Amino acid sequence: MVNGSTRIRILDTALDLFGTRGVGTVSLDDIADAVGVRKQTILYWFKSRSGLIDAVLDHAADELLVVVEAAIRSRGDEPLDRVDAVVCAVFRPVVRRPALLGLIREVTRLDESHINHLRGRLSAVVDRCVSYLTSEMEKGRLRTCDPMVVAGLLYSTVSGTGTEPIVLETFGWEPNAAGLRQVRRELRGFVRAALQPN
Amino acid sequence: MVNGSTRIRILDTALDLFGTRGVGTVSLDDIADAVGVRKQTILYWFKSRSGLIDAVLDHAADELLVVVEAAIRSRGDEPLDRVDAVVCAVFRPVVRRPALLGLIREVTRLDESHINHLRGRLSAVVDRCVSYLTSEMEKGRLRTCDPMVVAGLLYSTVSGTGTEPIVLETFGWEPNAAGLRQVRRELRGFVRAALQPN
DNA sequence: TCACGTCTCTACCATTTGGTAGACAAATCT
DNA sequence: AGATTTGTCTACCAAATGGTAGAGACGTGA
Repeated sequence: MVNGSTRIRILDTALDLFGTRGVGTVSLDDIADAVGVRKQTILYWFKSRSGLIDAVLDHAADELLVVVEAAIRSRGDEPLDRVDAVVCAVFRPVVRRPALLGLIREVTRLDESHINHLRGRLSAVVDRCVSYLTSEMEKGRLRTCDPMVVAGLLYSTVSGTGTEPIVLETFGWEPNAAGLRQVRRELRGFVRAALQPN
Repeated sequence: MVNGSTRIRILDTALDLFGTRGVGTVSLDDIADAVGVRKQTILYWFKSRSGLIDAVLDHAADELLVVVEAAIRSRGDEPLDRVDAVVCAVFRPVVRRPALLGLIREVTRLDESHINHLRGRLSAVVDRCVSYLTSEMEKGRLRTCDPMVVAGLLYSTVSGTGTEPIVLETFGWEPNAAGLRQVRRELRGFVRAALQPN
């Protein structure tokens, strides 16, 4: 009845593969092989490939929302600290689960229906972030700028850092634990400097 | 003999399709249809799909290098202005040829050989950017930080802005000419604030 | 025990994929 | 003119793809 085990293993595996190799280039057979099951088992648990994609997007959104929500609620009144906490929160999956942001980034390649599906799941958090930035800018505690666009820029910066290690390697970055910490440190400094009130 | 016309039409079309829809999800037939030619004609001009990909990466690198080189040479001694010029230069393809940065971003999804191919083409410009940042930081005319990582961050930010319009729409951005100008203005302000010496 | 729902499997199928072989026309060279 | 090279085509092919049909193993409740 509620044997979530197989279903969840499929979701997890699909998330990893979709996120690292791109949704379009991963076949049901690839996923099935990685899970250790037959393709038809996947089609038993999910109506179709498209249905699987939506379910994986949900799965990813869940994982991301938990992390971000926790960071948003984090202690401290100083907005730069708070933004910093969210940046760190979003950066954490970069280390633990690189596929997560990679998958979110894939949304550009998907068709309208999947895009809207994901958008619906993320819009609440996005709205909270934007309105928080707005209010802090009005109080003069963050550099005044267009909060919507800057929220998008923040996302792009963090996401790009996490999802394009290869590009960063081209820039001379060493892809190890120390390098990751270095990247995170610079990322935080970069964001902090960009939002500091003038 | 040197009938570049068909070859170049294939390259251009493939660049657009690869960049917007992702390399893995575009078939030779898709490209052939868009060019108005048969798949076998593509395989006449390019040894294989893989060969086509490399050629398209070269094509993209060429296009990007021209733009960036021009901006790097741009007038003015003030480093913030110079970085600003490069940011604007890289942002221009976002409007004129959205597929260009989209393709560069695809590199994460490709296999080692293609990655190295592209890296080889871009490393010269990257080196120049990094060493320029380094020298200006040493002179105290830019905020002191790790130049390699920050160069990567700059790239991620600009690239993300250009290649993830859908994400920015989620953040409430309007995808029209005025919206684009607004994004570019905020982007420049963001980068400027992040690099200002303290 | 028997019926039923759950879960994974084997066996197919139509379509699409990257790629080969070679025909054919036009241009170019000798 | 005859031979050769260049460029595009039609005709295939083997492999992989998403998906359907249905068999069989397993447990659970009546």
